[in-house]
Amino acid sequence: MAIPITMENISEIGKIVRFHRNAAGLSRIDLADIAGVGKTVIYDIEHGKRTVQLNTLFHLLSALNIRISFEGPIMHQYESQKDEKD
Amino acid sequence: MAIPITMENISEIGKIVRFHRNAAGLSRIDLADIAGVGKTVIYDIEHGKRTVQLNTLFHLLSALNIRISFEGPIMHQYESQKDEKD
DNA sequence: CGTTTTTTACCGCTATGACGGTAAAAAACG
DNA sequence: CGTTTTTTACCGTCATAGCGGTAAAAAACG
Repeated sequence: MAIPITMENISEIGKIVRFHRNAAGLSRIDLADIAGVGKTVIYDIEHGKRTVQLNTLFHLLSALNIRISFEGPIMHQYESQKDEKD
Repeated sequence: MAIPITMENISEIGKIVRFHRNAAGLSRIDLADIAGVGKTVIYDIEHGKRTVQLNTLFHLLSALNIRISFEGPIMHQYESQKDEKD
């Protein structure tokens, strides 16, 4: 089960965070402490903020055991190019 | 082909952006104009900046035809809960 | 290879994201 | 239900992300 996030539904991230936080039985302060971020930014994200910083979001998602991946038509070219040595 | 991004390899995003930009034959200014962001933030991202804002990154990824998705052990619970009406 | 054109690297400035503090609201008791 | 405890909502402040301008470097010519 992977949920695609597009430009239009960025605010879905907030719903995902809230759901996972509640499922884990955590208050915003709990999660903030675990993730090492401020409580305010969790409030902001859960309310659909689009301007969160990437590292902040990653701290949260990591604490909630959510993983991110990038996909695209030429991503395999990137991958194979990475392995090239010399 | 999906590339997982974790906290430790956030800077991989910069490499992905640069590869896609070059593959499209775009300068930073070209891409900046297309994506509707400043050229500086592209430079920053390609140099591994971890504090980019989410909407800025999404503008770039969208212009480069890269998609993002979230995964996790209880994501299906979230999905089915979303469909519940009444 | 000197000149022109394009691209990249880096600067200072300004708008704003992340923060802790606190009031308001909601939940959990006896 | 009145009281205590927990959670959420919303401020004011400060550090900094994103911006355009420009110098430095690289590429593309004749």
